[in-house]
Amino acid sequence: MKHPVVKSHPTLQEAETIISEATSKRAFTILVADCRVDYKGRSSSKMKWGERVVLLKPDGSVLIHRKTGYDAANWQPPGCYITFSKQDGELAIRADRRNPRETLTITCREVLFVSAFSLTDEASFDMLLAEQDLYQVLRDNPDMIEEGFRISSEQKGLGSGKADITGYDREGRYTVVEVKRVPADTEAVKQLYKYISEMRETSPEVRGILVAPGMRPAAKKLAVSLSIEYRQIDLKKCAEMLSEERSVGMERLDRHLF
Amino acid sequence: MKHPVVKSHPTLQEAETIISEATSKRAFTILVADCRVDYKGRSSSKMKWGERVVLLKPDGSVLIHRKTGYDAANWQPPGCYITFSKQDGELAIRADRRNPRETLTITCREVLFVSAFSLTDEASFDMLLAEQDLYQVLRDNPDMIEEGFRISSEQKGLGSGKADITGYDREGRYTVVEVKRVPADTEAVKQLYKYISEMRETSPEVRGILVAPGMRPAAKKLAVSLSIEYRQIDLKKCAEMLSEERSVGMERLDRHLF
DNA sequence: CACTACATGTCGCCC
DNA sequence: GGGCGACGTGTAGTG
Repeated sequence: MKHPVVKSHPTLQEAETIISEATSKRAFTILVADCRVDYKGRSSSKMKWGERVVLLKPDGSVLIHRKTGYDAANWQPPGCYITFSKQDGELAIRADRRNPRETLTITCREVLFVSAFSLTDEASFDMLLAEQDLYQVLRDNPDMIEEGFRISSEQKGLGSGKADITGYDREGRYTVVEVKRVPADTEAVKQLYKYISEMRETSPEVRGILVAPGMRPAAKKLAVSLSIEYRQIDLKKCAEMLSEERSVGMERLDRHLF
Repeated sequence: MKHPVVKSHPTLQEAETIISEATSKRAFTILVADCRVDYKGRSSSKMKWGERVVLLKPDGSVLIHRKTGYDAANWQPPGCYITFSKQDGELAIRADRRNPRETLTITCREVLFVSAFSLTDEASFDMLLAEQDLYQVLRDNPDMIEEGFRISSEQKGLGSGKADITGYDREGRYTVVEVKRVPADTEAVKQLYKYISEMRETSPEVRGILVAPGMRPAAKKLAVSLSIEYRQIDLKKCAEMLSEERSVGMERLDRHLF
């Protein structure tokens, strides 16, 4: 945390100085303020006076959090343009975005607390078990799709959208595989059906297999009626295989490098 | 802002005391800390050491924000159970959720700043131009759907899902109306098509009208091929009509009350 | 609990 | 920039 500034109960003038300097220096600013908020854009919203926590990030994103709730009450995504104005004993912070053109205005009548600083954080964010990771597991273990399965492509673009995996079963029949990391719902079934029905125009014997950790009852029924097959996968096992593969890969890399 | 506590560079012991007290008193806590984060649940993620901003809300939601980005790097939604532990010079904050069972662990090796307080904020959040609002405008001005249109139902449950609006056109033909507050995409067309195709089994002459501020090119094409009609609405005009209606309503209410 | 649809969804990818 | 799908999507309403 470099160049920290921390001030409780600043005057509006002090607050403006701190925030505008912090913003121009691309610092991270936390504000606790009695404010009202107006948003106009794709939708529009208003909040009367109340105490909220405002985050102004170096990338130009703005978040206004109330005392409860997972999501910000109002916000502006990264890249927006921030300006300040002061009048009638009120400090207004305005965040503008174009495309879509939207405006967020935070009007403060009292700043309870303000802090600004640079965060040191270069760590990577390592996510496991994204849909991408499942592809990798299946690529290295195509038998998990079906005994004797051969993968021929991944993310193959079709008429519209793309099939997760395509390949051939033991008997050489062309097969489209749709992978889900959450229990499959009817949407997943329909999505896969769209691909195989487009494909059946050229080759009628196409199979469709849904690979997922589970299946919602409604999806199961629909799948049966559309002749779409289902293969359950064990996410925990996938995670183990992945971390094994990756650590082996790392070891290899280590041996190579050192 | 009641009972504010603000402390820069607390020891881990001090930080734990402040945070655990704040949590038990259902205060809002802001933490800036050098921490690592582990998440395990539907997916799993890891972040190595770095400085982040952590929000612990009175309702049990947790947000970990990095220096950039609109969304939190890791989080836990409201209602989770928060516990603390300290060992080896590290303070661990753990947020557990059931259904799905998920765990978020924030391990701090240095707390750069901690603040806890109660926020006073009872203001309502007034949003205009939600889809609900458009229903109201159309209900009061059915001609905006089509000259001579009569609405018979809103949110009518069909086989699966529900139609936004159903009614009869000037010629008395049954019509399903799908309302969108954003430019309609292919999903919207398909959604409406699902309703009218279910309906056509009983009455074949059903019309489908998509009411939206615009239409994506792909959606337009699909709509034409499925004989789904489109009526553009002017959001700005809707907003004006709404605020007029509502302020008139308020005036009536005022006259009634005072 | 499952299904459905909304959201200022946001984000990333590819064309 | 549009189209499309993933997201730890979250959230609310309904049966």
